[in-house]
Amino acid sequence: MCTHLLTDVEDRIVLLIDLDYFYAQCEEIRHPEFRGRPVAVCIYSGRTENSGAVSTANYEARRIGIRSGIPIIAARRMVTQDTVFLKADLDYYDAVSMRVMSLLRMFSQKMEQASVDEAYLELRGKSYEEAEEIARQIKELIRKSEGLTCSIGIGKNKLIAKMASGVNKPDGLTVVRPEEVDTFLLSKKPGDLYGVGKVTESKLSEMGIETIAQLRDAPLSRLQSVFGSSMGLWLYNASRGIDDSPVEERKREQYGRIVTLKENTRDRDTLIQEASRLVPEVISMVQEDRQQFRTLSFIGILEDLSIRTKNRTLNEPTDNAQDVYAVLPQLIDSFLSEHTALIRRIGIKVSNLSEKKGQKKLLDFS
DNA sequence: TTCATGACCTC
DNA sequence: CCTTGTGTCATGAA
Repeated sequence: MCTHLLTDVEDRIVLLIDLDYFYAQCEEIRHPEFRGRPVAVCIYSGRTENSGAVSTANYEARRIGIRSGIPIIAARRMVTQDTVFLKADLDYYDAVSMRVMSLLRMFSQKMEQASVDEAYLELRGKSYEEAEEIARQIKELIRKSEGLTCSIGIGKNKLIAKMASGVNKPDGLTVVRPEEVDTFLLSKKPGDLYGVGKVTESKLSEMGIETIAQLRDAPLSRLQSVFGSSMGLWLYNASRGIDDSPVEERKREQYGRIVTLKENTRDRDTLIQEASRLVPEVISMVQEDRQQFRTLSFIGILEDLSIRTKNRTLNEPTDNAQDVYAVLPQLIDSFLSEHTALIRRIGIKVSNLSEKKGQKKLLDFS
């Protein structure tokens, strides 16, 4: 049963606004001299000179094979003379993002920021023509105020809006009206469904499902027995263009930070020292948001890149670093006793959040 | 409820 | 050969 059908699904229109090649576009704005040249924004791990990955590439860079996620060293082999490699400046991109998001809020009270460069807007009581006009205004406003281009998808739900936004990139605007959903989806492959990744796609392929039409032919019961009840139902619905998930601002449920170690190790003192450096960064984010947490996790990424975790849930919520420093060595010790491989990256994460009562509030009759 | 793992996301 | 970083959701076991 659907739990959130308080709304008339028929009359909503969803827009997905996606800022194009966001990090790289931000860099083009403060460095206009880079426009027209391949730009790769990178996250350096600090292991060796060129270790790390490309975070975002502009279209010129993509044209020569430099894409998100590839190792910097691999990208270096593809360069043309005018290619630019930049270190990601996340604070700067965050600041730009926040300004854009506040612009978007002017167009609807119902908004969901999906990531640093994406947001859903829900419109009600509007035609698709009117929605398209609003999308044009949004594009113009973002271009005028920040100099950024974006791609917008419009559809009857988040799934369709998101997939529509990908059709005309960059600087695109794509409307998929309800009567066009079937044609639109049938022109796609299962792997194009937002939420179907490599693993699911190849599992489907093994089942002989290579098209959306074939996915529709699969009985719900079969999908659920293979993919689990939730994912199975989701696939069943998504292949039909059905997605009831609401557009709503969601609260953060965890705060974490991960780093790559200078070299693979399982030396206890090194791990404690490196993990401890992350504590203040995570704690300050938590405190800024006036949150408390009960669960602390130590994350280790082993040399084979597999991810392992150790958690501890406290009896009482806390927001202070001392409690973390007290538990961290225990988590690390049990981690080391359970895993024998060398560790490549480590992180910490806090979750099980609750709001900390603000002292400013003198009266609370809730 | 807690813990551990895995899939997915996208820059 | 090389593979950053952050967060959400789901599942299965204890």
